Amino acid sequence: MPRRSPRPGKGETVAATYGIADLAREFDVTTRTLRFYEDEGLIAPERQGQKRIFSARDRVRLKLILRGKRLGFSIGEIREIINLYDAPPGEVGQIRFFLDKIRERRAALERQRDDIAATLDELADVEARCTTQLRDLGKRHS
DNA sequence: TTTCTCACA
DNA sequence: TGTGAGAA
Repeated sequence: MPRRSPRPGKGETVAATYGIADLAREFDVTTRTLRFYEDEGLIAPERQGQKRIFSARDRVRLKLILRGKRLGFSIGEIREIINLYDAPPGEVGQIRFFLDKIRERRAALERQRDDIAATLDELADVEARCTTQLRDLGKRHS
């Protein structure tokens, strides 16, 4: 649960903030991971003295980061993508950029799939040769 | 509890 | 792409 600013005045905006442990709990990551993401420039929580104060906005970014991770994007790619959300919203260029990223990822996965298929074929070949060899050796001794 | 740094997989 | 330890 978010902590709220202490004693907000009448009509004052109550900005929800979160401690590092709050977010770690909520998203089931370690506090260590959150500091790591900050080092990588994925999030930029404010500081109150030494402590990190995460805003609702940081929370949203974290959500995006974790989604990107599930999609198989690298830290660098995630950084590029979520930084788009800072700029003016709904830019056509941003959507195109995101589409590019998706297509790149799909292409990479397809390449991997083809590599795996090729490797499986080669393994089958080797296996067949070995089996034959073994059988021939057996004949010779009988 | 949280911070940082260094080492490690 | 993270984790663990140690010290402040």
